[in-house]
Amino acid sequence: MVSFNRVILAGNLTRDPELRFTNDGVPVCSFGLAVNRVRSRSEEVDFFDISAWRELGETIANYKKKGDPILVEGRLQYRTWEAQDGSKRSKVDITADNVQFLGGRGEGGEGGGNGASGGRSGGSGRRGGQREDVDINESDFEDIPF
Amino acid sequence: MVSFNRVILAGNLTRDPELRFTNDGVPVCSFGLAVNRVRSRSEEVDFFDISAWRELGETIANYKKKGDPILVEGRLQYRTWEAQDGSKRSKVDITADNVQFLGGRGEGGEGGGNGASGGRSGGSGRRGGQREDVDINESDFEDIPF
Amino acid sequence: MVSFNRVILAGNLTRDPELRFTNDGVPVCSFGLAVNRVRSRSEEVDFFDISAWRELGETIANYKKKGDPILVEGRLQYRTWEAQDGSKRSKVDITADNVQFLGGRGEGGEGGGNGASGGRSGGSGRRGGQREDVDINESDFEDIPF
Amino acid sequence: MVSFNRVILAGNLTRDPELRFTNDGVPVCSFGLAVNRVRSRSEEVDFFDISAWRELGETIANYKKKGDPILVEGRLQYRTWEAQDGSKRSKVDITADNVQFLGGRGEGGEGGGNGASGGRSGGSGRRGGQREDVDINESDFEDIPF
DNA sequence: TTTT
DNA sequence: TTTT
Repeated sequence: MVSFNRVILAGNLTRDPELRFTNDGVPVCSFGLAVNRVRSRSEEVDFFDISAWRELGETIANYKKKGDPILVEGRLQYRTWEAQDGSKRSKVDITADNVQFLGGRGEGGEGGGNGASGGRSGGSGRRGGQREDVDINESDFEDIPF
Repeated sequence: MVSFNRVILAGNLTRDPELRFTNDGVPVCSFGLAVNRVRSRSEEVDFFDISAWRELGETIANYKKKGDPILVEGRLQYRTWEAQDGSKRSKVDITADNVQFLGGRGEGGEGGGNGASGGRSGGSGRRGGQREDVDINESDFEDIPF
Repeated sequence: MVSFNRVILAGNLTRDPELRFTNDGVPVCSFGLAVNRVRSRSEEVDFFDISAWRELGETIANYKKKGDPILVEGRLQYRTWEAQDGSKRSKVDITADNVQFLGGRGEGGEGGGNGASGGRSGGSGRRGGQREDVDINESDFEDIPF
Repeated sequence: MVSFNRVILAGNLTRDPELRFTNDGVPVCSFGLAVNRVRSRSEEVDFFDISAWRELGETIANYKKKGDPILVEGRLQYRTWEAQDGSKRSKVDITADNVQFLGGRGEGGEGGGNGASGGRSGGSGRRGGQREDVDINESDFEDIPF
């Protein structure tokens, strides 16, 4: 039973990261990543959905915003759900294990480092993102489950 | 404009690889990969769609079959299409750059090595897979675009 | 300050894994890995030194032996020391974060899975390797520092 | 015979890249990479030697200099040679397959992209590096072979 | 739609 | 010092 699953992506956030919480209070940060294809003709950008949990997620939500460059190491996740019309749907997204802030636009990578740093769940001092301090409940997920 | 996209997966083929040809005669091999999650409770398998082009695709089609273990190195691909009902759909799959045959079930990895070897497009001597020797045309892709 | 360090190797153990303990009793497993070059003329094998700590190291020492195929995910480590003659020396080796047992030679990958499983430090039931149950002290490292 | 060898590193050049040529005129670019350890106490930087061939090597030599941040994808290479005193020596370094320029210090990643772009072997218009336009011969390698 |  |  062989098993290995590793992804490494670098690109730019397509939207401000969104921080939500499970019913148990565990933070989950979601964001989109645009990765430009190199040496490609046809379509030229790939878009992915990324989730980061706990401190790593909080750090991203606290320091990153739409457009920022980021390096993501994680694993591919296959998810299934039932659509509104009862049909089965599935998608592949990425769960981040580790993240590197790439200092774009003259920021020089400050605040960078990786998810181990930061992770304060208090809301002060942050520069971007979009945070919801109230817990979310299951019904929030009904239509757009991920 | 940072840009990096690398995936490495090991798992088992969920179906015999299927070899098709573009109108220009370029071989494309498609197969499914099941990757079991390690240290996981909830759902325990991730399923992915993989494409391999040219010699690499032919080698896989010639030597691999449903259930075989394989190591795939490639890149994530985001694809969009319009569903039957006119709605927009998208998916993420993998384009393989490189493959390692992992000798499972006592086969000892024979025929293994990597995609550079092999690639005969003649159909003799193969052990698995499911090959279509006629070219496919665009209409074949209408309903199941990838 | 960008920083990323990830290595993924698959090959065969060049010797039985050796399990030692730091003075604090932390297990460290060392082994050599031979990775055959694909598509290469000149020299055809690369040899690396790998270390695995704690449960991961114990699992390897308990289940793997010379010749066994293995997949190693880890990071490159640069180390320096002073040689017998006082000259400065350095080397690059790998610290494993994660390991997959690749079932070679008809073993079918049993006992496989990854380092999270296993890790019993008791010596019963093991099949290979070479274990030292006494703690090692600093002087053991004088000549062969890693 | 399983075989896989992949490394991904991000760090900063420790010296200006050096471009040399084999007797056959093939360009080889050598540079050092410093990768800071994250979450580490003891020693805090790893140092590696990287080689990049042909256009990729020329692009690096043409656009990068000491201190610049870079992402390197490649494979580990084990090399052996005989030291001055007749003793056997070996080292592990990296051969780059692909490189991403990480726009540090406000440069914003211009000139970036990857090795496919660029690669002019003419010496005009470059910004850094240190180029030798004369071929090197074997004797140059006698003492410091890599 | 799903592999060991 | 070296594995299949």
